[in-house]
Amino acid sequence: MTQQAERTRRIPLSRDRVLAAAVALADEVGIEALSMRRLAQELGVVPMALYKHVASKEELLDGMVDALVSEIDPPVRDAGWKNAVRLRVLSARRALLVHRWGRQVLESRTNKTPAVLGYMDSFIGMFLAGGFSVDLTHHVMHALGSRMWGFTQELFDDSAGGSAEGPVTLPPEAQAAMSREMAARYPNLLKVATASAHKDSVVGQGCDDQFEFEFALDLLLDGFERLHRQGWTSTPEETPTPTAS
Amino acid sequence: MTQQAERTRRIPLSRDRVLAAAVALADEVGIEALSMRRLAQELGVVPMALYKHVASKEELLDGMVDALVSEIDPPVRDAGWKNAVRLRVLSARRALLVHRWGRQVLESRTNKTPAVLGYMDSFIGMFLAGGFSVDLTHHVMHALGSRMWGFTQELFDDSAGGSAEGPVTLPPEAQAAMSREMAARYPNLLKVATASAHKDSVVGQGCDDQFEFEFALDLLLDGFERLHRQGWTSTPEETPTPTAS
DNA sequence: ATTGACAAGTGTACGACGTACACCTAACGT
DNA sequence: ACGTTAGGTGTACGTCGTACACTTGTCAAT
Repeated sequence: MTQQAERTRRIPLSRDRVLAAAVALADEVGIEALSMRRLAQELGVVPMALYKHVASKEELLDGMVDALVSEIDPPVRDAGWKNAVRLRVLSARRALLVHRWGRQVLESRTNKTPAVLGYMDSFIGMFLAGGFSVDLTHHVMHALGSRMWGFTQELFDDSAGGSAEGPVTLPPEAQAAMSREMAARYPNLLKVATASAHKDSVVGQGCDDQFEFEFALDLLLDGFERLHRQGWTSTPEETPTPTAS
Repeated sequence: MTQQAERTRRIPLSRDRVLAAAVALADEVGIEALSMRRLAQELGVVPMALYKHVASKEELLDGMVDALVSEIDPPVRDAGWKNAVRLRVLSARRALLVHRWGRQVLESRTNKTPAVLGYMDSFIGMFLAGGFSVDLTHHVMHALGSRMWGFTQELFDDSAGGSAEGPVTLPPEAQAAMSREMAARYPNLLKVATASAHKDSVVGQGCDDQFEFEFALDLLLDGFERLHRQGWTSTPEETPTPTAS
């Protein structure tokens, strides 16, 4: 009976269970609060037990990235390169919006896991299948950069408003004073910040991140299309002069 | 005499001296090896002494970013928005190539310091001065993203070759086997990786990062120019359909 | 049934890290 | 001469990743 009871309440750990728990925990409490100790606790186990299933925290993070990548849809078939790329990037973005730690972790990873390489390979494949030259594909992949994962460096995180200043909220007069400060010191920043604030279709705060993302993505894709159509082969006017200094 | 001697060999610390030392140390040993303890040691001082000049490590990093930003050239006057933006971005990039920790630290910072805000403000100013609408400027800034700082997410860090595998170097047969593995599993990736390897103008390894950066930058700038010329006002065909799901 | 190998989980411990807090000390305005 | 105070010290706490030696629980071969 003790055996039975213990067996029911303690399913043995496994790499997959550890990774799943890590993903869930990071989703819930954020990546900066994900420690081996905390994760072990969540699994009802002593910290060192995890090391029987993952070699190190680095490997844990790699595994989490793999889990994330596996949630990205495969390329849509017979949709044309542009649509295929577009849909895939947006699928990746959806995965990243669910797992908000993804951006940071993806950025930090330097060792590419097979899953990551596989994604990149198949991504490249979309361009080649679309008739892009190997060279143009190469450049185009660089131009996409992290956008291929569905994210970009967020420039206007929460800034430019000055609402949440840590745990303490400033008194209203201080806020007003700060706004005046800002207006005086950063007039241009203020212009674009306030302009984007009172758009109609905006739900939450400053600006519609999804719109901005798709705007830039489409701008790039259109550029790619133009280069491709004119049969790109490193024409002089497209080649930037490599600045020596 | 003791006073004199001590005075000469111990110039009192100051915020600027701390920041300068931090920058120098990070340049030398890398950002991940920059700890308050190590920095204090470098300055011949006990760790806690630093906290008399810097509130926390976070603030130290902010200060380092400020130092970095101050190395970026101011906008060139009367050169047209496109050239002004281009030159400024490349100037930022040069600063980041000197301080290789810049990318990571800039990415991690969520609190924008006055220097950072100032840079952004003046950056925005270049577009507005070029006749861009506030709206278009806003989108364009998002599209640039981290490229405004002169960097992009590096996708092909060292990968795709499999040369340096940590401290241990693999025996040649193992490397060959791995290459064959790669070729079978990631044919597309291999194609673009090898193609970029035997370009003539390439100096170091896989591909010319500077070229790739400028390629993508110019692609974006050309896109901006086109939108600007046709008097962008959110025309329907440019507006991406916001995917609900 | 006994053994003994092996995988899974435990416990203790170490050396980093950031930093709170109390203390000392030397320079300076009064 | 004296109190204030800015700059530097020392000790200590809690957190982190993880090395290493250990118990335990399970199953195959005897």
